[in-house]
Amino acid sequence: MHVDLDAFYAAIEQRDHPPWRGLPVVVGAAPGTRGVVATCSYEARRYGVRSAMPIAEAVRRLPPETVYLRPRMGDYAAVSRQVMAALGDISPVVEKVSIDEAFLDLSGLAGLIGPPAAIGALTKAAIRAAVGLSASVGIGPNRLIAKLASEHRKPDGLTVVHPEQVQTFLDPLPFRVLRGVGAKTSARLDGAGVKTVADVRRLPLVELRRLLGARVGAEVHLQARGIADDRVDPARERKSISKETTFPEDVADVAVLRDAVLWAAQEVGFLARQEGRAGVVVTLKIRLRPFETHTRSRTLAVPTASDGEIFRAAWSLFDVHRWAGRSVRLIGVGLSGWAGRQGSQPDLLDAAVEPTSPRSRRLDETLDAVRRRFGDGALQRGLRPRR
DNA sequence: TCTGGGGTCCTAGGACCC
DNA sequence: TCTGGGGTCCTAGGACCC
Repeated sequence: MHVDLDAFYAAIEQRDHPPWRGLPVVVGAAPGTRGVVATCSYEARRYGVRSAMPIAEAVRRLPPETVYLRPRMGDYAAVSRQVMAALGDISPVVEKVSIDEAFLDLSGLAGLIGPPAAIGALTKAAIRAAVGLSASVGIGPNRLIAKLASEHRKPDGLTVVHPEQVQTFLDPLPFRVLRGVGAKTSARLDGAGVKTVADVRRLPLVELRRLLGARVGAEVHLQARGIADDRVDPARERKSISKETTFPEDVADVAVLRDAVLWAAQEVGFLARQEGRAGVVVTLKIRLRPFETHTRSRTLAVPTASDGEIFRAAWSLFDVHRWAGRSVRLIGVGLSGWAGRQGSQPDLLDAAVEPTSPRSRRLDETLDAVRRRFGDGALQRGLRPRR
């Protein structure tokens, strides 16, 4: 089952501010700046406004009574936690995929609650009771079908697609709804005269792979037949932390860029420490005029969550020769490559001084990986890289 | 129209190792 | 003098998603 809160940010604002109900509400960048719409209410969508649309374009389309708001992420995250807690009462296996979306594994729940439609109705009622918001729910035999089912009727929808209905459900949909089919892939399929999922299904696999590449071609071929991953993993962890800013106006002053990198490094370090993570890969991202994006990354010998170390690594990646003096639109810093599985250096060292104690296979594999990467004596020496 | 910020996953070449 | 095969890591870029 896939659960998707309707116009999440805008719906929270309308819930909390009754005068805004019934009006177009846009949450995102301030009008007059270079930024985009994050979410807008259904009243605003009637004017063709969508997520990711430049705010200037939204202002052009929307009437004067429109309410423009900056996001209150802390509040939205709190509402998200309440929603996820309510979902946890429906199924023990919940995978949060974003602030306003989750997959639930319904295996074994029919006997406890009832048929899929009853589980879906109960879920919507539970969310409404917990936070006073509407959600669209889709139920299907795998993640793809559940997600497409939740998109099928919005807002406040509930769609159940049984296994034997999958192909009938899929065939008439525009191919663009398939996961991983974005602007580039769409353009190629358009060129081949493809319009619907049924059209995709009529193309031979070899042709799809020639058109889209081996990987994407194979993936689209399977999805068009309703074949997709059906696992729900509640333990998925984030793999990177990053912070970036787009300047109000392009910046060429290296001192200003350095300050921005320092700020981003501090934010990333703070979040990493808050989550108890330390990473070895530091990435500097830069976007130049006109919208030319580069990344540079560096792998450290020892995992870090230190603002200073993150900053020094990030700033050392600033390519003075290529970028100094050029107009910079955006700059940011990322941290990834967590140490081991649980990221716990003390565990590794404990294990190293007590080699005969029973250990999990997981930890053994981690230790082996550390030895392979850093050399046999690394655990004693303190993780200095091999030459 | 002129493009945010936070992410994930994939590809591909070169280094390096066995 | 010519020259392997496989595997993994590192790095940069790109497509895509919410």
